[in-house]
Amino acid sequence: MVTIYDIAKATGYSAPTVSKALNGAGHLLEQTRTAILKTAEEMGYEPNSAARSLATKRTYLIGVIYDDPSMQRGFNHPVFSGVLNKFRENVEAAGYDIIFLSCHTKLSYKAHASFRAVEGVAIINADSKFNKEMQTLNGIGIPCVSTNASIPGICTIVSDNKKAGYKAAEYLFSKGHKKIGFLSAPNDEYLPASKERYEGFCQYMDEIGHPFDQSYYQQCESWTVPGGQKAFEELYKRHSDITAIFAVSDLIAMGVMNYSREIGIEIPQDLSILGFDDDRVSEYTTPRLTTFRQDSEGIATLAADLLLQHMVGLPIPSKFIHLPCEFIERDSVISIK
Amino acid sequence: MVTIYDIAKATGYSAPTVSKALNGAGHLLEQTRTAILKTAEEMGYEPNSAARSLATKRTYLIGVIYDDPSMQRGFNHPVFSGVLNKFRENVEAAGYDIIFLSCHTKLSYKAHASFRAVEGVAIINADSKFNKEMQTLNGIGIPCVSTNASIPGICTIVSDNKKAGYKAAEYLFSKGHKKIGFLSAPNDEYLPASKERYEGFCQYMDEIGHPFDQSYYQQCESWTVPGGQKAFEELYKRHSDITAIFAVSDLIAMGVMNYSREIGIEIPQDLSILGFDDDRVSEYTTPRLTTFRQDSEGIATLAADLLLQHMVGLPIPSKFIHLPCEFIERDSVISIK
DNA sequence: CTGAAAGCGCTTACAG
DNA sequence: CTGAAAGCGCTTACAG
Repeated sequence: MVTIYDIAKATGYSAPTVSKALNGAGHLLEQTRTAILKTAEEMGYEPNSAARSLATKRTYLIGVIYDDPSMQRGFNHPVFSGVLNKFRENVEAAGYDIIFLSCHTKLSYKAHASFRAVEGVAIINADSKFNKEMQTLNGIGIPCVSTNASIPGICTIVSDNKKAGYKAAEYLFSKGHKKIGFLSAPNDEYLPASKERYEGFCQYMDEIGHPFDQSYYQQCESWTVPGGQKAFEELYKRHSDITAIFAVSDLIAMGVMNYSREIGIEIPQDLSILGFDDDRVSEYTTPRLTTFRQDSEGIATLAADLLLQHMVGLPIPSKFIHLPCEFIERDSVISIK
Repeated sequence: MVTIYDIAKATGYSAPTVSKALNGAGHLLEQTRTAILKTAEEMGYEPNSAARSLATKRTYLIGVIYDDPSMQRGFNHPVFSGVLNKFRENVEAAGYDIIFLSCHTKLSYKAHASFRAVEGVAIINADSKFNKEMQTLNGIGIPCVSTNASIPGICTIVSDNKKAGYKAAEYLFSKGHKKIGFLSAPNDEYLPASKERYEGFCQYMDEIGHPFDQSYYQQCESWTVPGGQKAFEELYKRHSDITAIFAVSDLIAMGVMNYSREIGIEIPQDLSILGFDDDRVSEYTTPRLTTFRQDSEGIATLAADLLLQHMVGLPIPSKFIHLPCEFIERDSVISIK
């Protein structure tokens, strides 16, 4: 390993001067700078981040919480994998690296964050099992943003789920549907997406004087295809007269499609389905799924920008920021007017 | 921030003694150790990894290359997202954190690896655009493994694609198919999966004296649904008498299903389809897709074990290690005998 | 414009 | 069993 002292010796300058040349800091003679840079290059010098961090108290590290519990599929998540991807791209462009914060028996998120001295943390996909852990993240003086879990005091950038839920109901009604089933995900105090979609949905129905009948609500055990399949089976037992379903995720919607096929319900002729997420294959199901696309890139970019901003001391909101979903009209909902 | 000197002052011991107590090293009186630990706890001491790294020359960091080019979906990859997930789990259990190595204009993989002083690197999902970069990883004296790109001298843990390809042909023939289309992915010298599947496929056909007719081969532009759709369209123009398709990925297979539906080919009645990967939704397509499941957890675990082993100086193979794929028989292939 | 000195927080021999 | 000294590689005031 070659250090700045080696370069100092080789060029005849002192270590601080080499440091300045390398960092483009201070005022050096142009010839001094170029001579040092040239020698550094020749000797294959690479800075040592640990030494630099120790001296500057900067690590250029951002801690990311990504534990994907609901699908138990890790990074293979229809929405948050995209958020993570774009988030990484953004912070790397600003010179940061991400490091995953984990939460084992011997380490808390907080301890991990402080051990690695991350300069900021982003909750990209949280396991609500670790909620207590996450609470501790707030108030430790380290800038934080979230793209899913809602932690008091932390800026959370999410889709405008309520508005999308409202739009879902509006759309289904505009197509003549009145007996609409709502398939929600497991309720979670800290992961409000599903609940917010439900609230928007109900709001529209209230507004048009046709309040949602609770018996048309069914909660899935998980955000998965089998979760949707099973829930729809339950719901269908109660209401075989349903003409449309709003599912809070495309995977759940696919579960509905499967059960429908199994028992001979034709989609969309007998039953319309509206999903959420625009999964990687939703464009290719039969029928092609009408759904809402979450702006995962927009969420990620805003989260990165805000975090970076907060990290240089600028204030950011401590509440929610809602980004619009894009409605993607395809073939799984028909008009029955 | 509280340092070991603060603890030293508080307890009356010296910094080295505090260090030893904290690290459980050397011989200390039990009462000394407990007193120090207690004070550290009370004062909320957290070690500083930069300082420790500088002193010990250990970072407990593993560099991961994950750039997912083929799908342009980042972490949302049917196979490698799972590998990444399990890999992370394994190395974290061993006390390491992962950090993504990137390759911008101003930074090479190698420079990034050495800047962060990673103790090992894992190529989980490589962009062959950066092949030249990756070549430089070998021979820099840092242990390395790969779970997809094949770099000379680096241990690569992958599915036994050739055997699976062989099995695919064998299975299709056993069901009476003779006119079989092969849908490959883009060829890539460093990403041999698709080619290996093809080789195994051809080998079986050679062995039974029915060599594969090249005109039944069609290459997709990408590992995606539209890639498969378009390629099948081409192939079908040449051979409308095909009775079965082997697609090198489930997404490609779904492309075939789509185009089939579009032009009225019924699956599996008119056309059988065999896929690869067991995508998250393949169990739920109509018909349910018969496919090969790659053992992404096994690959990840072995890659982590080997890398960790290599990092403590133990030798590991410098060639390929092949893990078997699991054949998942579902409903998309029928017997036409 | 350049350098001597000190320090970042921790650990490693080496004494005692 | 405990501690004084030195060092890891870099940077930051401060002189000159």
